[in-house]
Formats: sequence, structure tokens, C-alpha cells
Amino acid sequence: MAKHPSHLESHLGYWLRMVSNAVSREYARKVEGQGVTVAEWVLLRALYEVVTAPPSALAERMGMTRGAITKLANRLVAKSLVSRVQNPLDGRGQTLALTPSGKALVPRLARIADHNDAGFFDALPRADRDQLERILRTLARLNHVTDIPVD
Amino acid sequence: MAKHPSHLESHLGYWLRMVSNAVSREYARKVEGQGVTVAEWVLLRALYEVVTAPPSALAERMGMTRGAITKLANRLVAKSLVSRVQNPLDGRGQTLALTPSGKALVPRLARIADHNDAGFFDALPRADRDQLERILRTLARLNHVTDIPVD
DNA sequence: TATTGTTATACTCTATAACTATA
DNA sequence: TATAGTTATAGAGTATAACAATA
Repeated sequence: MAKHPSHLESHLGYWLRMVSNAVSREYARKVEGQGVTVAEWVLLRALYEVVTAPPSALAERMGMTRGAITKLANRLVAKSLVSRVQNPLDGRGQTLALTPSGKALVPRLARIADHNDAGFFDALPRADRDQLERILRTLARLNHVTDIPVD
Repeated sequence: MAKHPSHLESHLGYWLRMVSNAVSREYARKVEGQGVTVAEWVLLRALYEVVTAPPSALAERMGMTRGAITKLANRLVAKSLVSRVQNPLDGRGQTLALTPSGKALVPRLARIADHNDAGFFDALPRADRDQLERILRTLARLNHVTDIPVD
């Protein structure tokens, strides 16, 4: 027997958001001391994977507009974590890359993410964690959520 | 064999955020026509479940500050979706509740959420969807993400 | 004094649209 | 004209801290 009106039955997206927000908020708190935000971490991580990319490619990959990337990149350049150099072959193009300190920071942020994940997910049985990761990656792929490591 | 440096191995929280953001962004787009935002939907849904609540209780339940609830509630009161009345027993207290139009709106928003979910999750086998919901609810409970229907 | 709620302030995140420079 | 990127503007979301009224 359903315990709720049918229209409040499931809402996977709602639960996803609740849990995701909690995890991200806690991560934000933990990396505050490293001087970066969650959005910055996402950009740094993406850039770590592709090594160099024009803003437009990151926008595509991260599902954001170019304007949003510009703003994020500006902050990261100001923090000397990202470099922006002009494409010599096309006067319009810019190339973003991690600076040495940016490259050094990513593994530290990743370690913090691992610890943060542990705090939230270690209470789950290992099988559930594996399931969850598999399902999330499947969803990302099926729905063209694009920051997917190319294995 | 690991295909990535160990520090970019998993990051469940990262994937959670990627997928959740995609789902929420699409939902936001769909309910724009109803004149509400995602955060407003969360408050409306919470209020639908508890019927009436002081701002402090919603803040607790939704994991937000009282100030943030005030701001959200102000917008919803301006839209005549929520009412705010003084607690007659305690001059400090306020009680929030859905107005008739608020009450009528929630099922419509819920239906939109269902359709939105379908677009993202129907590509998964039924078993995976059930797993995902179970795991998310478990995580919400274990980590005191508090907007949990009391069954 | 402690508590409830609001207000003031500030910052991140993100989008849209206009603009600039180059192709 | 079309494209890459930046800038301008705006609004949502949220937090912290100060404040007012009440207990």
C-alpha cells in the first residue's frame, strides 16, 4: 500500500538533489581552507584530465556557458592555478591549462573529496557504493552529462 | 588495472553533483512556466508534507539557515503560494502554510518532477532505479539529510 | 539572557545578451 | 558573416552577522 499521495511517491531527482547538496556543501566547507570553491574544483579536475583546452571545450564538457567559464577561469588565473595563453594559430582562441601549483593542488583536492565521500558513503555496504557509482556513471553517459573520463 | 591516477579514481560526490545538477537544471527549465524555482519547489513540497511549520523547523528540515527560509518564504508569500501567520501563543513565532493555490500547485509540480525524472532515469533498468532510490534514501537518513517523509 | 524571526550584506553560481576581435 | 571569447547585467541561492521583539 502506498504511504504517500501518488504525486509525492518517488522523485528520484529530488532525493538526488538533497543528498548531492549535502555532500557538496560539506566538501565546500572542507576546501575553503585551500582557497577554492566547488565550481573551481570541477574546472580544475576537468582541466587535469584534458591537460589543455579552450574555454569553449570546457564549457561543453562541463555543461556551462562560455561566459561562466570565463568568470571561473578569471578567478583561477588570479589565484595562479590556471594559465591562459593565446592560440598562436587563431587570434580568437585561448588555451587554458593548469599551472604547476594548479597541478599540485588537484591531487590534494581529490584526496579531500575522497575523505568527504568516505564520510557520506562508507556507511553503505560496499556493494551499494559500487552500484551507486555504476548507476551514476551510466546516467551521466545516457544523458550526455559530459565530464566523463574517456577510459 | 586502474585507468586513472588513483586520486581521480572514484569521487562519488563528484558524479552525484554532475548528475544532480543536470536533473535540477532541466527541472528548473520545466517549472519556469509555473513561476517557481527549484528551491521554492523544495520548500513547497516540504510544507505539503508537514502542512504547517515555523520557519525554524523548515530550516532544520531542509538544511538551510533561518535567514534563507525567510527570503524564500517572502517570495512564496508574494506569489500567494504560502501564508505566514503569527503564532498566537508566542509573539516571536510565525507559522507557514500553503495557501489553496499553493496546495493546488504542488501536485502539478510533482507531476512535472515525475516526467523530468522519467526523462533521466527511464533509460535505467527498473532494478537500477529501485536500487538508486533505496540507496539515496538510505544516504539521506544516515547523513541526517532531513527532509525525509516519516512513513 | 536566550530564542525566533527578519534584515543587511556579501559572495558564488549561472544565464542571457551585447560586444570585440578575428576569421 | 560566423566564431571565440569577454564583458555587462541580472537574478537565484545561500551564508554570516546584526538586530528587534518576545520569552
